[in-house]
Parts: sequence; structure tokens; C-alpha cells
Amino acid sequence: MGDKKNKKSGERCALQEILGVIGGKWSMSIIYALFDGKKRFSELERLVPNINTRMLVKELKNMEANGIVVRKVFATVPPTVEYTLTTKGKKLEPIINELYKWGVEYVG
Amino acid sequence: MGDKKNKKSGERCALQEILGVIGGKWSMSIIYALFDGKKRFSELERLVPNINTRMLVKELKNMEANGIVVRKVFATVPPTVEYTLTTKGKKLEPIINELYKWGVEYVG
DNA sequence: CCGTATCCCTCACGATACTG
DNA sequence: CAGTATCGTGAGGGATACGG
Repeated sequence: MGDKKNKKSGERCALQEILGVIGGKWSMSIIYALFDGKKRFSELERLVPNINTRMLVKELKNMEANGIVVRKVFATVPPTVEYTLTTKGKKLEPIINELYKWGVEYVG
Repeated sequence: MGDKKNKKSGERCALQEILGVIGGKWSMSIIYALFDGKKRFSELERLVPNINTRMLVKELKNMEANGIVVRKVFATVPPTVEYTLTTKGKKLEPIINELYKWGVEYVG
């Protein structure tokens, strides 16, 4: 695996690529939780109810690979890891907030 | 399930519900295609590259059930069906456009 | 604490022949 | 033209024991 920017006979449109980045089941919830600042791994596990370890790790790695979050490790005992949004990630804030408002008004 | 407490990050359910409505692989692309007016079924099949009949039908039904699109049938031979966005659906336009711009800037 | 490593399984999606 | 019916696949996701 690695870069899959291959365009086959059919071109994937931008919207679908975006979903590949933030369309995961938990991505937006994680990003949302990071809007008010850095969070430790265990904090995210609490802040995003019902998520499990494997998925949290997976989504965070995906987001890190896509430049949405930054992972900072502190060589403490026990280990400390902090996640923060990048500039790129922060730019999603108004969008996700609007989406959220839309959902509150129409879905829930 | 009936968790109505509005804690700081306890709103995560809403985001997941929203994804249930417009988080499908093709939903946003279809909505996007409908931004510039009504489209017939076959038009959508052409406008949304690589989608297949089953998925287009499925997403459209889902969206109709969620009040995002309206389906109008004309008793012609051969049949004519037009899909349009509802007010609720149109309100997604700025959001999806912003998301699209975000993606163009950062993903593609 | 912060993850990794497994196992398992559902269901979302794909392809396509067929129909009113 | 606008769908329906059917079969098949794998990737996405859940649970949890284990390791540094």
C-alpha cells in the first residue's frame, strides 16, 4: 500500500477523495473533539463515546498521514501522547460546525 | 440511545447521524450534481461517474426518505423522472462547496 | 498509558440481467 | 427510461488480549 493516486478508466471526483480522508465513521467526531485544543489519547477515547482502541488509532493515523492532526510523543513514564489539529485540520472547523448545525436543525 | 444531554463533546451522535444521511459513498456527489437544478435519472447516471444503477437508486431513495431530494414522476412513454433538491437539501450547498474547496486545496 | 495484533463478521458496494 | 432482482466480494468496523 502507499500512494494510490492512480486514475483508472474512471476518475474519482474530489468529493470522494475527501470522504476517504474525513468520511470514516469516527473522523469528524475526533476532529470535533480536537477543536478546543490538544487531547491525549485516553482523553479522545473518553470524548468519543463507543469508539474502540483499534478504530481510534486507525483514524488518528489516517488523519496524521493526511496532515490533519499532529502527534506529539513525550518520553515520560507512563507515556504521554498529545494530538492537535494542524492548520489544515482547523480549517474544517467552520465546515463541520455548519454541518453539525444543519444536522441539528434537520436530522436530530 | 436517547442520550439528550448536551455536554461539550457529547454531541458526537449528531455527526454520526448526519453521516448516515449524507455520508454514503455517492450522496454528496449526487447532491452536488443537483445544485444546478433538476436532473433526470439518466442524467445523474452520467453526471456521477462510475456510479451504478443500484447505488444511484439506493442513495436517491435514502435522500428522498430524509427529505433532501424530491422525486417527480411524469406519466410519459417512455417514463420521465426528475429529481430536485428540497430546501433542506439546498442548504447543504454552501457546506459541500466549502468542503469541496477544502479538498481541492489540500487533498487533490 | 499508548498503542499492536488477531479474529470475526456485517453490510455497503459492485456488476448485470431483467422488467413495466 | 427508470428502475428491480440477485448474487458476490472485501473492506470497514467491533471486541479484546497482549506488549513496550
